[in-house]
Amino acid sequence: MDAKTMERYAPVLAGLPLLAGIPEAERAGVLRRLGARTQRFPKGAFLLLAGDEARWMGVVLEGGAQVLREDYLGRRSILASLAPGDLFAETFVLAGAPAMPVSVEATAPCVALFLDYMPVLRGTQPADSRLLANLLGMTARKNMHLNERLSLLEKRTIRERLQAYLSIQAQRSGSRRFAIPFDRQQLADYLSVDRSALSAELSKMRAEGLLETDRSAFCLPEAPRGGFSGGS
Amino acid sequence: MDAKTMERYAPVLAGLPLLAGIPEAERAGVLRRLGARTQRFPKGAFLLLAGDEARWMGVVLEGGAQVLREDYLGRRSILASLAPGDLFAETFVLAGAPAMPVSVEATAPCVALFLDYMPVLRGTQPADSRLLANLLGMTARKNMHLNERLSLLEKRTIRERLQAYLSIQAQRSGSRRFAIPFDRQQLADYLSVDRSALSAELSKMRAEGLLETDRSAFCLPEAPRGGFSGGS
DNA sequence: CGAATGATGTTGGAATTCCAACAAACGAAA
DNA sequence: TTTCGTTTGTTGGAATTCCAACATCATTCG
Repeated sequence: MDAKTMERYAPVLAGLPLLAGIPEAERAGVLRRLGARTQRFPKGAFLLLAGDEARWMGVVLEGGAQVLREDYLGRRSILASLAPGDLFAETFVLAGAPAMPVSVEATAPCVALFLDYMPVLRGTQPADSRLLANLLGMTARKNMHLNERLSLLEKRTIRERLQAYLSIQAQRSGSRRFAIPFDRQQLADYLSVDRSALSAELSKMRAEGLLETDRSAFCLPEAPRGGFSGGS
Repeated sequence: MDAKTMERYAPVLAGLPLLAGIPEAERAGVLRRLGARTQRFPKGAFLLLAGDEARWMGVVLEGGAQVLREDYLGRRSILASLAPGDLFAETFVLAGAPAMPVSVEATAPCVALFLDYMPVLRGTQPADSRLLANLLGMTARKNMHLNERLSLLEKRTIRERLQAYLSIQAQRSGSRRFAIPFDRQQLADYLSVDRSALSAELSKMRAEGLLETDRSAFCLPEAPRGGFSGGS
């Protein structure tokens, strides 16, 4: 990655969690060590193809792309959308997958930065352990989020998913009153249910005194039934 | 962790993915550097309490435990069961969580090993980058699994979940014929659906020629409809 | 202010799932 | 072989969700 390119994408690079804690002066050297190379793709081109060797992880520098998986008959499903600054394919590289199980396609003319994980793994440079720690933190946080959503989608009814979700948000905010970062449609997507059914369920729960809502603001009752704490 | 304890739990320690690639001779030193301490818990005791500082990760050496989360009213739900050799709480430590969001309770008299992540983070020793790489690989693999299951639970119908699951298994095995590692009840739990409804759906799909089954052996048709590949 | 737009709530019927109970097939042990 | 226990399949009704269409409310912008 040459100096001109680095300068051009300095804002994106500066914001990369991957490089957090690495002094700006060292970044060029670090990137060089990672075999960093940029590549430009026209819309519709593949930054990565399922079946490719799982060695290079990527960063979108410009434009946009989406991660997609094709089933064994070739039907596509989109797993994620990528914007500048987003890291992709890192999970498979870090997991030591034999091959990429997904493809990444440019949804707009786009520039991607590819990084080789191998040199970091050997860990001979001081910056390496910082990189490893950054990757580890990012992966672990993603892990927490995935786990959290999974615990919601395991529930079978809209009400259970809602109660679990709201309970977590209440705990996180430390109060019975809190705001969620979603509108109704986004919340429905997050809980993987129908929006109108979600609204209806919210109304029912409101009628039962299980919660109060005002747009994205929620309030849970101190105790939904007049019971004792710690009851069965 | 003293020599006697290390000897006693040698079989468990030898199998720890966390310590993979670290010569046996160095392990004692590594564990010492991690501030390793063992602790014995009677059944019902808490190895870890929600709200605790997220600093120590744990390994079950003996007995058993379960990870549980309490909602804001104190209702419990079990997130995982732990057997000897299992690592716990590492995600929250690695993610830098401000506090543990879960508790861990002994389901039987149990011995746990606690490790401090801080010294590894500083990464001043050669073994540290190996530990980081091991943790990274483990976390990334868990990530892949979580992602995979999440992609199934996002589907709204039993049939869609089944098709997505079977498609992945077919791809993984590289053949239209393959065996799954679950019986029907386990598969239903994995897909988070009712077992009998799952069986019924399998029957329907069998009748439609979408698959053949024999216990855990499955066979998908080369093309479910006589269409062309790459059709819309 | 009024219109347009978008978010949220409501409704009814179709489709799907759950649940419980039972039947059939299979495998292991007597 | 017979018996027992487990796994898998089947069924019907209750409960839930989906889906599409529409009503209501808030916000923005002309």
